[in-house]
Amino acid sequence: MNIGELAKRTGLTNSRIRFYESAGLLKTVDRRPNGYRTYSSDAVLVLELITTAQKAGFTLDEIRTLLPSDLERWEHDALLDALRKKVRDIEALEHRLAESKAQLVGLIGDIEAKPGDMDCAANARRVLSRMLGKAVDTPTGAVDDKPAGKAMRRPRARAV
Amino acid sequence: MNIGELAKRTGLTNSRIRFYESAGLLKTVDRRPNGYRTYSSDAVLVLELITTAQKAGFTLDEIRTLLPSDLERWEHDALLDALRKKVRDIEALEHRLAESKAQLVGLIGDIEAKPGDMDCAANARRVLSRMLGKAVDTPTGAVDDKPAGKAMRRPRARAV
DNA sequence: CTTGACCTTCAACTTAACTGAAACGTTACG
DNA sequence: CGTAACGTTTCAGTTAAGTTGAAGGTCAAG
Repeated sequence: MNIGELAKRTGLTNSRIRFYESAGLLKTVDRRPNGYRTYSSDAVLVLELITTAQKAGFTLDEIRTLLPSDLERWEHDALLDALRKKVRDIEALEHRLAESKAQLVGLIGDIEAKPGDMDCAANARRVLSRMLGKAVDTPTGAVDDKPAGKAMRRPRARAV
Repeated sequence: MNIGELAKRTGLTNSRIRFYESAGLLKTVDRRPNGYRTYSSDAVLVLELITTAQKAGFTLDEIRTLLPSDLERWEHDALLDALRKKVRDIEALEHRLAESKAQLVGLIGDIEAKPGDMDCAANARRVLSRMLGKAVDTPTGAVDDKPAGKAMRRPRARAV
C-alpha cells in the first residue's frame, strides 16, 4: 500500500509517517521503482503500537529502542524492564501531582479563610508568607538593600 | 540590588531573571543611570512566587495573567478560579495516569502469563492483539486455531 | 592603566514531536 | 494533452522555558 492508504488506515498524517521512518521507528518500508514508499499491513500494526506506547507515556526514543525489527521477536527482558520502569515513573509523577494538589487545596483554603476583620492587603501577606514558608516584609517601611553581611541562610523552599 | 545579588538570593540565574522580565512576569525593575537593573526586595518574593507556581503546574503564561503588579492587590476571584481549575487539571491528569498505569500493569501481566507450551512468536501475537484490542494477522500462512483463544475477552484497552 | 568582576543587548541554540510549504516527479482520467 | 490527485525531498517553523555566547559598557582595586 502507498503512504496515503497507510495514513488513512492509521489515522496519522503522511508527514507523521515519514517522520517516524526518518526517526528510525518504522523500518518496514520498501520503495517501488518510481520512488514511492510501499508498506505491508504490518506497518499498520507498528504505527498503532507507536501511538499506543506514546499514550502510555513512552517517548519516541524509548519506543525506538524497544521496537523489534520483527514484530514477533521482542527483546522480552528489556521490554519488561522498560514497562516496569515506566510504571515506577508514573507512580513518581502521581506522587508529585498529589503533593501539588495538596498544596493548591491548602492554598485555596487559606485564601478563603480570611478573617472577617482582616483587609485584603493583610490577607495577601498572610497567604503569601504561608505559601512561601517564610516571613514576608510588611511593605510600609523603607527598603534596605545594604549587603551588610553574607551568610544569612534561610530554609530552602519546599520542592513540590 | 543588582541582578547578581537578586540571582544569589533566589537561586535563579541572571539570564532567567532577565527572561522573566522580558516575558512580562517581573515588572518591578528600575534602571540606574549606567543602565544596570536595580531591584527592591519585593523582586525576591515575586521570583519565589513564580517558581512556586511553576512547581504547582502553572505555565508562565498563566502566572503572568494572575500575578498582580502590586503584591498586595490580587485579583481575588480570578486567582481562586485559576487555582480551582488547576486542581481539576491535576485530577484529570491523575485519572489519565491511573489508566496508563493500569494498562501497563495489565500488559506486564499479559506478557508474563505466557502459557508454558506457547512459543515466543505466538505469545507476541497474543499480547499484541490484546494490547491493540483487535485481531492481529498471523504471518506466513500459519493459522492460529487454538480453539479457546478468545475466551477471556477483557475489556478493551481505553485510549489514554 | 590594566585586570577582573560585573553589567548590557541580541541572536541563536536547545528538546520533542511533529507540521507545512516549496518545488518537483508520477499516475489516472477524460 | 491537460489537470487533478497522488507521491517525493528538503527545509523551515512551531511551543516552552529557558541557556549560551558574542561583543561590548561600567566599575573598583592595585
